[in-house]
Amino acid sequence: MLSDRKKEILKAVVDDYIMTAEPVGSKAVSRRLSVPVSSATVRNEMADLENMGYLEQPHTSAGRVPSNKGYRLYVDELMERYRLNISEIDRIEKALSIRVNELDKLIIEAGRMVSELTNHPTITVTPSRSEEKIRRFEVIKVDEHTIVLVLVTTSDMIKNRICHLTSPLTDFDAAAASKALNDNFTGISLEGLTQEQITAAEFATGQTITEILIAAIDFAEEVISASGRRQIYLEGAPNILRFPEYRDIDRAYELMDFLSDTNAVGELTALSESEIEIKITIGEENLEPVLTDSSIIMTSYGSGGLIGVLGPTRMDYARVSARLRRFAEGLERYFK
Amino acid sequence: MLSDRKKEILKAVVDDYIMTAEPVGSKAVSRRLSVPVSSATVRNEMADLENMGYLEQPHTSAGRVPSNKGYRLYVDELMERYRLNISEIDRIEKALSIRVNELDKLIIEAGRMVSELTNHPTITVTPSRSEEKIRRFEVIKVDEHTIVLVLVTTSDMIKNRICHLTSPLTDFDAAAASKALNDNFTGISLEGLTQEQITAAEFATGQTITEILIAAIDFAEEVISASGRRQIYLEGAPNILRFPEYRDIDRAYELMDFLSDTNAVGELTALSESEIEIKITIGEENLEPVLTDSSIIMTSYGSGGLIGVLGPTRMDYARVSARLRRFAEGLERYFK
DNA sequence: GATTAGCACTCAGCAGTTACGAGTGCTAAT
DNA sequence: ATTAGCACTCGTAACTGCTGAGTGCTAATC
Repeated sequence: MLSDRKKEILKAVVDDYIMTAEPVGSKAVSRRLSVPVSSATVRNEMADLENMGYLEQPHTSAGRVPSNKGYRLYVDELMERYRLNISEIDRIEKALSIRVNELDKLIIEAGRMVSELTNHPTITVTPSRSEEKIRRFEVIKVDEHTIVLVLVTTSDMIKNRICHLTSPLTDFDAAAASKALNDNFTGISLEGLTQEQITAAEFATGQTITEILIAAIDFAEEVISASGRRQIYLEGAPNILRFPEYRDIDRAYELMDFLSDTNAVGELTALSESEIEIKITIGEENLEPVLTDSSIIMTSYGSGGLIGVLGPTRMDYARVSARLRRFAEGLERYFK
Repeated sequence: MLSDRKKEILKAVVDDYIMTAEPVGSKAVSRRLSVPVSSATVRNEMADLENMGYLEQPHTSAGRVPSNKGYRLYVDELMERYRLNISEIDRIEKALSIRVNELDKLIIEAGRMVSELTNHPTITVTPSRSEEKIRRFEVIKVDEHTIVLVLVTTSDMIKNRICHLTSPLTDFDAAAASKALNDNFTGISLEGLTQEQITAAEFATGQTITEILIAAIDFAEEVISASGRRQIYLEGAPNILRFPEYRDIDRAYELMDFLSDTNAVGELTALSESEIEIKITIGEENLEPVLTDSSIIMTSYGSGGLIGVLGPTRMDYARVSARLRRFAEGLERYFK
């Protein structure tokens, strides 16, 4: 267990380092402490903290830098909760006031806002829709050879597809197909819509309108797989170039390249359990090798949606997480 | 008018510089020429070319670098048409074999492919749909208080919106609303759908189902404005970090930041007339200040869609434009 | 008149040197 | 336990000189 003074010193080092990105010396720390203490004392304490693994020294004649273990303690215990000021709250509220209809567009927009709000690259993940059910499955006849399939789910997601038919279609057929689809699929969860059920439904109709049904089933399958696949978006990627830790182009490239591969990012976020308030992963806690000197602050919205920002381990955890939390709370309003 | 030898020298300089990114000296050029000539002669010629504005010297004791005027001439007259080899063609064909249903997703995917094919950031712009007409406008009753509006256009674009009604709805009402919508809007071009027509249509029905119609009109308006607004996507942005000209982080940041602002990029592409084969803008030809040392190679697909890549003025015009052209030709197949 | 060998000149880049200073660990005094 | 003092470390920045690629010019050659 760390003494209070050690904690205060650690906090001072992290706070300072977050601001300056320069190794922090004993003198600078001693100036910051609540009880006045000489730099020599601080030096001893800092040497201790280094032995305990909370601090690191880039080289002998430099100040100290927090280790990931140090950041972890800072985040868990030391960090002051950042209080948003009025202009920040204002900005967030303004950002939230925009209305977007499509879910995906909304999430993209949200990501953009967060990246602007925090000046960090932002990753957003749409909620997984696996527990949804089919509410309505309709055939619209556009002309003799063209139909539109419309699928509505219990949470108001709508998907559609246009199909060109080889044989001409009567209004009656269209209505019959609609009825068949609704009869067979309504109330079925997207996840539960197995291959067996699909083929069963297909044969159950025993009609000449099977062409429509086949198309409909194909369409339903696609919707299912798409709804299982959560969409992942990245916004504000250029922000990483503003951090001195990514002055090294090769590292910056590596990271950006990784981030723009949404599949890879997806695996990353897969593990984040939903319904978290704020989850911070620091350095190697992100198992992904390219992220070992980055941190991620992530929170959830809606049910199972994720929104998070990425930065160097030296990021301003308090401020960024405060802004992110506030934004996510506001976003929550959209989802009820 | 430039002598043939001057042209050959200019071409050699550009070719060499494109490969190496290093200023090209007279010796290197003389080695490349078809008729053997001493470096001294080349030196004289290069001094001429510099006076004429085709070449530039970063500093006295360095080789020469093409000016934008030099690139222009190179692109217009000197550049050899790059012949794609089999593996490249193969790669492009493979990329093109993927099927995507939604137009926007397709274009995003196309952008991703081109950025992978060329190793350049790629900008894609969806075709403008202003000349489209409404083909079908349907109301689907989901439950007593919920409808889905579905709008189908002549080029098979489908848009929908879910609406929650305050008053309960009968099947009969839904059918009547559908009819009213189809009667009034079918065949009307999206662009031509003016406010006047909209309100006229609204009153023409004189029904209690106005709630639906109001929602439908609002929806139609949104579709109109959205279809006028062409979507712009950026893929492969990290690629710019691979060019030595963007080793300077600040420049790289500036450029990336500009590129991720799709509105700004939109203004840029607005001027590109459609139905071009390949259009190359070099350096200051891009009026946008941040792009003064970048070039863009752009081509069109579909009707009015654009796809282009961005790079330093020192980009490999021949190879990149060959790949882009080939890809765009393949993409064309999707649009008929 | 065009070409070229030869030569003096320029200058970015690199390596080596030095000086500086921020920061350390240790010791001995308080 | 704290701290003043001090020798030590080492990255950084500034200066130096050197090297070599590349130039422009001149005078000889074709």
